[in-house]
Amino acid sequence: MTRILPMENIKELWDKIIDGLKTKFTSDVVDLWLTPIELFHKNATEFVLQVPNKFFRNWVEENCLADVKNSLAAAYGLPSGNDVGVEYIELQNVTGGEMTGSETLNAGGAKEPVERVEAAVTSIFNPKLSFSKFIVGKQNQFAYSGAWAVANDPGKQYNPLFIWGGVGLGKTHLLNAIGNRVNENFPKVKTLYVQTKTFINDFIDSIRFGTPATFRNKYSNVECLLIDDIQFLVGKASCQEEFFYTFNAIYDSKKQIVLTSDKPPKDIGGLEERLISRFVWGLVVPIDPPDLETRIAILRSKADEERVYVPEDVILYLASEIKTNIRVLEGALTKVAANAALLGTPLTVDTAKKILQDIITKEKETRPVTIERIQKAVAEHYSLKLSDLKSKRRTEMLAIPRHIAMYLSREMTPSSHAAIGEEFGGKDHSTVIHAINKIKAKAESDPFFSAELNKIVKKINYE
DNA sequence: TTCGGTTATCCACAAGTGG
DNA sequence: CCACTTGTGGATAACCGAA
Repeated sequence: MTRILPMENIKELWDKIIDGLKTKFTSDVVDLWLTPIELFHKNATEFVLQVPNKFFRNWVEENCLADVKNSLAAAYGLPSGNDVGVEYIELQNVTGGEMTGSETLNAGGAKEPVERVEAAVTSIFNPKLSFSKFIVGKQNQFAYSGAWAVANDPGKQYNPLFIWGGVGLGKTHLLNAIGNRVNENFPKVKTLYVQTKTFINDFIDSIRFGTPATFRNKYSNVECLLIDDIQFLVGKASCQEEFFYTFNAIYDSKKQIVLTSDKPPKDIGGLEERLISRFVWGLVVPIDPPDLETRIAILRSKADEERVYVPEDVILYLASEIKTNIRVLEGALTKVAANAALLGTPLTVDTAKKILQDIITKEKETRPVTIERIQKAVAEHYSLKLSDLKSKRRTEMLAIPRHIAMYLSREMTPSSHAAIGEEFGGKDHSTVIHAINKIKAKAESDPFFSAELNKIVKKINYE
């Protein structure tokens, strides 16, 4: 019986195989076709290659399958490459039909199907947010793979899994996909999905009603905790303390934790060092905004799902106009399609243009102003670096813009003084108050300064 | 460079707020 | 009631201009 290699080793093995192939192909080719692929172990003589789509599979089969098999045979002491079996998982079905990935992978050697006893599941997940509905591109490939691995082997490989990226890029989708998958694979595992805000409220309630036991029972006994938007813990010391406790309880009992945030761990200011260091124990994966091809794929999939026909040029137009937020992208498609159906007019780029205008302006209006955006605008206005605003230096050149940014953060966002101070390199809340008073007084007495402030506000709102 | 005034910052503490 | 928020006064050291 050959032992299945642990994850790290099989990864290393794949890296080695890739290295070996660098003598045969240029490094560009290797980067393009081979690095996105992951190798899994099925059993003693069979392996699974997880490829982004069928093109990768074809390429491997045509160009280097024999080499891969030989290397695997050598690594596992088999007589020849012919003794090695290789299967594929295609993460994305590029022909546009239904996805196959999630059905085929039971390959990581995960588990036998468990009979469905009454599942002690605490969260119900949105069935629409499954892995098969998640469009994989190279910007979210790592996040997808990480989530996939976790969902099939919770608590083992990547713990905690930390997914970060901007708004509307699919973090919540992945959390739900993990939840769905875990519920499906391991019905007995207690999974819990919570927003960080819910966690905070629960904690405060538990203090108010004097029921810490109930609180800890809810959280510490979870076997797969999926917690969304962890950045909301910033500036809430006792909540962090409690989360630290919860985290350790779950982690120590080898249960899975998955976190999401809008920033990578090290950039979340105002979070205790010990929390951050724990977040990076496992796997930290980014989700970047999708590129054009991926956006097109997303729109096609959405059109399929909604069973509407959308002409290629309209899809291309939408995909090239809306770049950063997948939710908005899908919303635009739905709206355009619904509008055309309602009016009985054909779906054209022109009608799409008209409707999109609406969405874009609305998006701008409703887009919340963040401290970060204010900082960026102020920094740009005074030709400073973002780090200058957060530094400890106090020269007038830095201090005044810093005060302005603090003042505007107070005016334009609902943040508390403490939270603002945190965003400026961990300043004290009274420092923020001081800054606000300073700027207020100056703005009242100096109309030129006041005009300058208005200019900056415009800049913030415009961008 | 040094020196004294200014002030950005942190800290301790108190009072207010909300669920 | 407790955590969070806001506000106040004081200490300190970084800054700044003048000598």
